[in-house]
Order: sequence, then C-alpha cells, then structure tokens
Amino acid sequence: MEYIEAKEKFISTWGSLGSLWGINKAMAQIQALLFISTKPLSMEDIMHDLKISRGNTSMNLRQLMDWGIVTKVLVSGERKEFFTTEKDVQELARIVAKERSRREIKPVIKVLEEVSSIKDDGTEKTKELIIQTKALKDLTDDLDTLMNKLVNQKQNWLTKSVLKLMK
Amino acid sequence: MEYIEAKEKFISTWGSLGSLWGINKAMAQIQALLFISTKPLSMEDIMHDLKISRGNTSMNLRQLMDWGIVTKVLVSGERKEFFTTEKDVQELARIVAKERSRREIKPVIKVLEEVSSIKDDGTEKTKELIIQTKALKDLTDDLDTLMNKLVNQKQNWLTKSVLKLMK
DNA sequence: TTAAACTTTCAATAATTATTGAAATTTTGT
DNA sequence: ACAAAATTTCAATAATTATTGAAAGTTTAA
Repeated sequence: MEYIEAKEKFISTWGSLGSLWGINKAMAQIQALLFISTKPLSMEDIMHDLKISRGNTSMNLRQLMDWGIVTKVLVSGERKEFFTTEKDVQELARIVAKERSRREIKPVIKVLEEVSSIKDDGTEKTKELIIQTKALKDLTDDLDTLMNKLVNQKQNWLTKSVLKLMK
Repeated sequence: MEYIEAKEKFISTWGSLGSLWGINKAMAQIQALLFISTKPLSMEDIMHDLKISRGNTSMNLRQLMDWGIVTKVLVSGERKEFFTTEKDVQELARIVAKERSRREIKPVIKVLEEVSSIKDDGTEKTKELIIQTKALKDLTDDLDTLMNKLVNQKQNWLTKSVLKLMK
C-alpha cells in the first residue's frame, strides 16, 4: 500500500467513525487530515484535499475549534489562517471524553434524575419506572465518573488503568 | 410529574440518546418501553404505544434481538409473540459494550493496523502517517481492552473499578 | 481609505437515513 | 389441508442531516 492510498483509507475510515466519538463525517475527516499532516494547513489546503466546499470547511473547522481539538496557528508571512490539531492521542481522548460528558451525558443524567424522582403513587408500573430509571441513572453516573477519572490522570492513564484492572 | 409524562420523557430522552450507544431512535425507544414495562409486550402493544408502524416495529425488534438486548417470550394461551428486554442495567451495559467492540471498534483497529504498517519510504509525510496511525491504533486497542476488561467482571464491576481508580 | 484577500453565513439543494404500509410469507389452530 | 392470525419484506415516501455556493462580512496591506 502506497502513501496516497493509506492516507485516503485512514481519512475515510476515521470519517465514517465520526459517529463513534460523536462528531460528523466532515469534521472527523478534517481532523484526520490535520492529524497526519506534517505542518499546519490553510482552509484552501483542506477544501482541496478533501474535495469539500469552502462553507463546509469553514463551519466544521469552527466546530472543531469549539471542541478544542483544532487551533489556529499564525504562519509568518502568510495572510490566511492555518490550522493544526492536537497531536497527542491521549490528550485528544481526554478532550473528547470531557466534551461528550458535558454535552451529552450530564444532560441525560439530569433527565433520569427527574424521571426517577416522580411521586410513587403505589401502582406497579410507577414503581417499575422509578426503579429502572434510578438504576440507569446510577449506571450512567458511574460510567461518567469512571470516564472522567480515567481521563484526568495525565501520565499514561490508560496503560496504568488497564494494568490495575488486569491483576 | 405524573406517570404518563415521566414515561414519555424517559422514552424520548432514551430514544434521542440512541446515537450515544450506537443504535437508532426507534430501536432505543422500543428498548426503553420494554425496560420500564412490568410485563412482556406484543408487537401490537409496542406499535400502538410508540405510534410507529408494524414494519418499523418488526425490523427494530429484530435488530434488538440481534444485539441480544431483547428476547421473545412465550405467553401461554397467546398466539402472538411477546418481547422483553434485559432488565439488569449492568448486564445491558455488558452486552452493548461487547457488541460495539465487535461491530465497530475491532474493524477500525484492523484498518489502523494496515495503514500503520505501510512501507516507510523515508519521506517525512509517510513517517508522520505511520507514527500517528500507530499511536491511534494503540490507543484504540487499549480502550477496547479496558472496556472489555471492565465489562467482563460480572459482579459490580463498575463500582469496583471506580473505587480502584479513586484511591 | 480602499480594494483585494480571506472568512463566514445561510437559504437552497443534495445525500442519507428512517418510516410507512400493503403484499408476500410464515405460523398455528382446527 | 385450510384459512385466519401474525410476521416479515421492501419499494415508495418522508424526515433528517450534510453540503454547496454565492452574497455578505471582515481583515489587512499599501
């Protein structure tokens, strides 16, 4: 497999995987492109390389910056803006985990809390609703806590955690 | 909040959260409905309750059964089929984690492996592609291993793991 | 201050994904 | 073996989501 084929394979796989870590295809592809680039890229570079429109590039770059995954860099002597992504995979995972917790998990926990604390009217179905949503709330809470714990251990958190659980 | 409102809130929240755990809205809503039901439900019950078509109900029930989340139960004296879902949240999490690993994560690891093992032609961009996809492969591998480790500890795995990591 | 370079916005459109519903198929009781 | 009951299939359609591209807006160099 040659460079160009490998590059395309990586970008398209990462793009279609976007849903797994909660972002859309174009966003994931832009991030992938920056991730394997040896230098910062301009909007022009990105739109030509990925064959997507200027508008699309602009919107998705902004989203990536909102997530904190991509940052603008100034290239001296250049008028246009250049972009780069976090290159350390562990730091990347940390950012993604934090954002998903904040954007998706925390709000769900809140709803589960509300639902599980309705008044028990004594009927079987109400009891079941309360019991089950409470259990789901506790599980989600635990998973969220675990994820944030993992992710806040800076140095080699993953390897350390895996080792801990293995023994 | 009354039962009916709480029930609807739970089902719609869980439904829109489907994407978080990798299934579609109808699938997630059917699972949610079964999850808080005190007894197995028929296809008829489900389609009326969620106001979705017979075809949709049938297809999504089959998918839930493929995932191993929902099972058919025989109700004596009844001709039609009844369905129920796994009621234990930890077991549910275990099933979901296993399936996502198998369906999504493992295939990605395979691609990353292929891409990261292309021939190093000495150019800087090829070196970068190899380094970065290798790092991503290692991370994904570690996360997958960690997830499966967590999920294979039957009794109270989550609480135990969280405690372990906290100290 | 001006105009070229660059970026953003957003209504229109395209692409994708989910849902319907009726016909075909399968299952079951008699 | 038959027909009623139940389920599945799938082409058509609807709903959702992503993308375009051109106009509007912003920045910068001279």
